[in-house]
Amino acid sequence: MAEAIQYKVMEEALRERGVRITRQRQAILSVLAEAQDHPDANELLVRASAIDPSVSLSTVYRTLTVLEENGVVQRLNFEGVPAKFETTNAPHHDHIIDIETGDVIEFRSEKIERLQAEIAAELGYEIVHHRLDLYARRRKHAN
Amino acid sequence: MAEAIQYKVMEEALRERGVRITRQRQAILSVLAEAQDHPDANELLVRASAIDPSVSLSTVYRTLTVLEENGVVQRLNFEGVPAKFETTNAPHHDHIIDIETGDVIEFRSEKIERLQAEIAAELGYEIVHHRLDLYARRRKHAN
DNA sequence: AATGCACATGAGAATGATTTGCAAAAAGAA
DNA sequence: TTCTTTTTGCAAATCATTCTCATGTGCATT
Repeated sequence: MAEAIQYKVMEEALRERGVRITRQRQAILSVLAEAQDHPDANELLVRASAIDPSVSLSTVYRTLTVLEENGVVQRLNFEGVPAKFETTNAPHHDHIIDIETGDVIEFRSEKIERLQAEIAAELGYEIVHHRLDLYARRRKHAN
Repeated sequence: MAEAIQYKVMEEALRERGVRITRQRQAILSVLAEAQDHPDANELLVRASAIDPSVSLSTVYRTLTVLEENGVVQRLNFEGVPAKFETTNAPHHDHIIDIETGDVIEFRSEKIERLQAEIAAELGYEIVHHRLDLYARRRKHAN
């Protein structure tokens, strides 16, 4: 199972960076490692609580901040909803948000990546990071 | 002055859609018409208050919602800061955010627009709106 | 295995942006 | 002007997120 491996990789990476691995962080980290979706802080609390009931919402938030600072997770700020989180093992990708269901779909386009860099360069900038969110609705008439 | 024209166009568009033009809305609308930057709700309150001191923050927010619903302004949700607003007279464009100064630069790329639509279509979606923000830093070595 | 201390935690209060309830004020149709 | 429907100001309410602080705990070092 890839999740267990991912968990170990993440924990090890954190340890190397001097981040203490607490009971609560283990719970949250393992939830993130197993998540196939994009949970928000509350959802993470629910799932982590099942593993370690002592986890509090404050700690979920604090841990997410630490994980983000250490490059282990990425915070996704979509419009009008609480931030969602995903692990950063997967290579970079952008998101399509289904405006009807709230579902989040990942995609990646080299062409778009390249174009972005070109445009920024033309204007004298170099991209540090970017964010491309497509708010879309499922097409009725299948292609 | 383009602003006065823009103001009239917006007010007329709103009237046609049955939106009441109140004193407060006039103040807010004219501030938006003149703005060369991307003010947030608080800044709009300050500027609108100079025209009509009776404007309250609640009304600024309520008005912005109305204007957005009627396609007259666009809400820009950047990361970690209050929403900024701009009039939608300008054709659609995306933003480069200078992560050092906070400056916002507008740009538009047909190619990117097209690619986005293609990607969404391939996944069975049609884009309702999108958001592309490039967080970048000015290049030291000029091109 | 015990110790020490810097760091992490839980509970709840604090924050900041935005929204909302309500009674009073005003827009626009008649 | 008058009536009806919206809009407004104010303050209180929300909601996600952060912070305070007293207590608990990793983990490097004995």
